[in-house]
Amino acid sequence: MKEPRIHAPPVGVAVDVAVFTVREGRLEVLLLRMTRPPFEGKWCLPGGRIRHDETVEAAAERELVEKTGLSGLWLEQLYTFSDPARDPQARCVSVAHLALVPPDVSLRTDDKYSAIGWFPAERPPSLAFDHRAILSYAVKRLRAKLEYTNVAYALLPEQFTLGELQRAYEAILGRALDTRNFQRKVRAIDLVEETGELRTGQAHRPGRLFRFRVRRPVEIAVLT
Amino acid sequence: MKEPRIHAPPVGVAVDVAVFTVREGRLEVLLLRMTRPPFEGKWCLPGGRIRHDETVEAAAERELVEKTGLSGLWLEQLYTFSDPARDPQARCVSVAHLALVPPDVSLRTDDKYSAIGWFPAERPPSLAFDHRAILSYAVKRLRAKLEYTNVAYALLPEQFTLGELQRAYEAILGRALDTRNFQRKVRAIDLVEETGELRTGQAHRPGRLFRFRVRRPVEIAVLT
DNA sequence: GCAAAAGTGTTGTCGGTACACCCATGC
DNA sequence: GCATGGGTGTACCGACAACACTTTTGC
Repeated sequence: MKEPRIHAPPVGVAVDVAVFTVREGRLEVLLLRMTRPPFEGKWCLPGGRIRHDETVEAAAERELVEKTGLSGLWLEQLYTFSDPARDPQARCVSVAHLALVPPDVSLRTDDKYSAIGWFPAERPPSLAFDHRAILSYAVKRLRAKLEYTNVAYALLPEQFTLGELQRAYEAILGRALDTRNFQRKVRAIDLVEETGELRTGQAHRPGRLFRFRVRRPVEIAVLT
Repeated sequence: MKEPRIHAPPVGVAVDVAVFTVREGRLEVLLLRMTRPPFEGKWCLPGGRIRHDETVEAAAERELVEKTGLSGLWLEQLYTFSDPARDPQARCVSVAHLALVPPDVSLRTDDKYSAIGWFPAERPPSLAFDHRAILSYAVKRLRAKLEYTNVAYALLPEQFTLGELQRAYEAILGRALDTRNFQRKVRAIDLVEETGELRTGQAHRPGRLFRFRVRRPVEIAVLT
C-alpha cells in the first residue's frame, strides 16, 4: 500500500521525434546512427532529455535543432512510452513526437553525429530502444491525421501541382487515389488556391501551381 | 548548445486520471479534495508518482485502487502535460489518462482522503494544478471516441435499455439525438444484442434489455 | 383511460465512387 | 506526331436526416 522504496532513483523524462518527409513518392523518416553501446551501430530517432524550464514540445524542437539543424517545422506530441525495460541503461520514459518537413530542407551533417539520413518509414533499418514501436505508432497517427486535417501543407513545398499533392497522399496512405475525385474534393473544400503560375521544365503538359490556403493546423474533411 | 546545468535536479513523472461516469443524464468526473498547501481545499484528479517497475498506465490503475478503490475499469493514456509551472512545488510532468466506469460502482471513502465525489464534468469546482485543462482535454477526447468506438460499454451497466444508451450518448455529446435513427444505427452495426429480459418496475411501457456484443475497445462507426 | 416511454418505416437529399475522354506540352 | 501527365463531367448507389404514429405498461 505504501511506497516500497522511499528514496528510489528518479525516473527520467526524454523526448523522441519521428520526422517525416515525402520524397520520390515515398514516406521517409529521419534517423541518426548511434555511436555508443549498448546500441552501437543501430539507428534511432532524434531525441534527448528534457530540461527544467521547457515543455516536452519545446524539448523536442530544441533537440531537433541541436542534432539535425531542422527548425520551425510542424510538430505535435504523440504518445508517452514507458515500458520499464525500454532503455536498458536508465529508467526513462519517452514522450514521442511527430514532426513533418517539406522535401527540400537540408540537414546539418557536419558535427559529432556519425551519420544522419532519410529511410523508408515502412521498412526502416534495425532501430534502438523501442523506436520501432514509436515509428509504427507515428505512421499510423500520420495516416489518420491526413484524413481529417490539412497537415499535408507541412510536407509539401510552398507551391505544388495537384499531381504532386496527390502523390504525397498516396505515399502516406499507401494506396492509389482516383485523380478526378481527388481533385474535385480538394477544390471543393477550399484546401488550396491557384497561384497563377505553371510548373514548366518537365516534359508533357505543365500543371498549374497551387498553395495551401491556410498553413496552420486545421480540421478539414478529406478522403475516406 | 551544451546543457547549461550538468547536475540539475531531476524532472519527475506523475500520472493523473480523469474518471468519468454518466448518472442521471449527466456526465460526471471523480474528484478528490486536497488537504495540503498550496492547493488546500481545492479539488483534483486522482493521481501520483510512477514507480520504477511499472508503465504509466499501470501507475494510473494502481493510484486509482489506492485512492478510490476502483479497479478493472477501462483506461487509456491521453496526453502528457509538461508546463514547467504546472506544479509550483516540484518540476513534474503529468501523463494524463482517461478512465470510464459504470454508474453503479461504489467508492471507498473511509481512509485518509478527506473527501471524494462525483462532479459535473462540464462545470467542475475550482481545480488544483492544471487539472482544469486536463479535464477539458479528457472530455473532448471522450466525445471523439464515442463517435467511432464502442467505449460506451464501459459507462453502462451490464444490461440496459436502448433509451438508457441513448441518454448516455446525449449526456456526453451534449445534444439530442433522434430516437428512430439512433436505434436503427445501433442495431445495424451489431453494437448490442437483446438479453430477452425487460426493464420492469418503472411506470410506463417496459423496455427490452440489451448488452454490448463485445466488451473490449473496438472501432465501430456510429453517429455523425 | 391517460400519461409516458417504447418501438417501428418511408422518403428525399447529399456525398462518394466509379468511370472515359480531351488537352497541352516536350521531345 | 506521339507519349505523357494535366484536367474535366456524369451516373449510380448507399448512407444519413427528417419526420408521425401505434403500442404497452403503471397508476
